[in-house]
Amino acid sequence: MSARLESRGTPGRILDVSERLAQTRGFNGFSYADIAGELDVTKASLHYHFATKAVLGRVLIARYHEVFAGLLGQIDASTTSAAEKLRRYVGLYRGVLVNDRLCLCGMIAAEHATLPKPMQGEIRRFFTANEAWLAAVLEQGERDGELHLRGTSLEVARLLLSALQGAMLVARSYRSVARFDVSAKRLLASLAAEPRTSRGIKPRAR
Amino acid sequence: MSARLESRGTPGRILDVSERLAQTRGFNGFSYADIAGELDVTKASLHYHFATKAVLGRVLIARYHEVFAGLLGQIDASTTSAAEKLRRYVGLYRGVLVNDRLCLCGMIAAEHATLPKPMQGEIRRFFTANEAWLAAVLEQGERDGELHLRGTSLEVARLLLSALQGAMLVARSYRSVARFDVSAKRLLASLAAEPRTSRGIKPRAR
DNA sequence: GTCTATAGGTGGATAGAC
DNA sequence: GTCTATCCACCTATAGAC
Repeated sequence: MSARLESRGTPGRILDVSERLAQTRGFNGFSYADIAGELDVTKASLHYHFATKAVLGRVLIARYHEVFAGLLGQIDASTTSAAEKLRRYVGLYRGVLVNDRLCLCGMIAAEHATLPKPMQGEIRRFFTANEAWLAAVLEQGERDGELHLRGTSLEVARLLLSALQGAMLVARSYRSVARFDVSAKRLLASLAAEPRTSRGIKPRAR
Repeated sequence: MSARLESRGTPGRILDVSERLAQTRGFNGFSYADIAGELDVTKASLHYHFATKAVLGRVLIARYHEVFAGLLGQIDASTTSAAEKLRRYVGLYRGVLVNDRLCLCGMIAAEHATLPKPMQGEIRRFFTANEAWLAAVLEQGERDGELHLRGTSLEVARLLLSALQGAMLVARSYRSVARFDVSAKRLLASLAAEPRTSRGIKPRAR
């Protein structure tokens, strides 16, 4: 997430700036004027590419979701251990937080009541997709004897997603990535198959 | 939290309305005009009681913190079991969520970057106070053999606070209190000294 | 595709009468 | 303490020239 290159083309650059502003200030916390100022174009020009802010918001979430899904695919493709997948998943969130951002969808979820209906639906889709991916990883981990779930995979996945979103929210208030790290570590540790290792998940196979 | 009576007096009523609006729409999601409309007074009248919105925000958080601290005091005074204290703490959050609100400070934390500095500090104070209360309860629970922490009490307290904030955030996107309940239940279960799930036997190292 | 110019609305905030 | 009236900055959005 943090390593993604800058987009080329005007629409892509508009989305890049909007995304950063939305993740730091919220969807209602930035304006077309803010984007225009950063890109040295006029507000009218922005309206040519994204007719209304509601449209911009929907495209923003759709692209975010798409990119995120791609990253999860990369994790799946290059990682075998479920515990390691989870660590890399946490790493994605961490990469967002170190840039003083929140997850786009976590941030926008806070503004839920003020959003156009289509955006609300897109956010749920993002959450649901994340929960499904996490649930699959958790099930794999349990099958492999690497993880021990104390509930259904979906329940644990939902707790995991919620807890990470909350950990980012609170940690950012303190400007402390360390706070996030500690909470994330405890979360993963609670899923480890061997309760005696309080330091983290089972060491990865080398 | 959910059972608190309406305040008397104009300043109190202004704060009541502002609090609800801030918890549902965010601090940047409501205006003096919104408050004025609900209370049938003019914007000018609001400015008499709270000169600027920044002042209103600070008083809002201060009052919220005060009331919340009072509720924690009530829990301490009327509950002996640490596990039961935690359940009642979770109940406070639940009571907020069923009214389609988020914790005032969780909500405002999302808007962190757009807030006046004094408000940012007040939010951290609220979080820190919650963490301290939780840590004390957790320590009591471990002493009593009721809870088993897999980390320092402060670390676990921080995870607990973050996870509950996140659980509210996500659950509200789905308008589903059940989602919150499940996550909260799993969280508390992970702290129980003896897991009494249907799986029965304490997990052992393989 | 990008610009200038502007419409029409709402934001927080103030002056001064009552 | 509450009102009317107003200021000015900013918001989203559009019309029309280039």
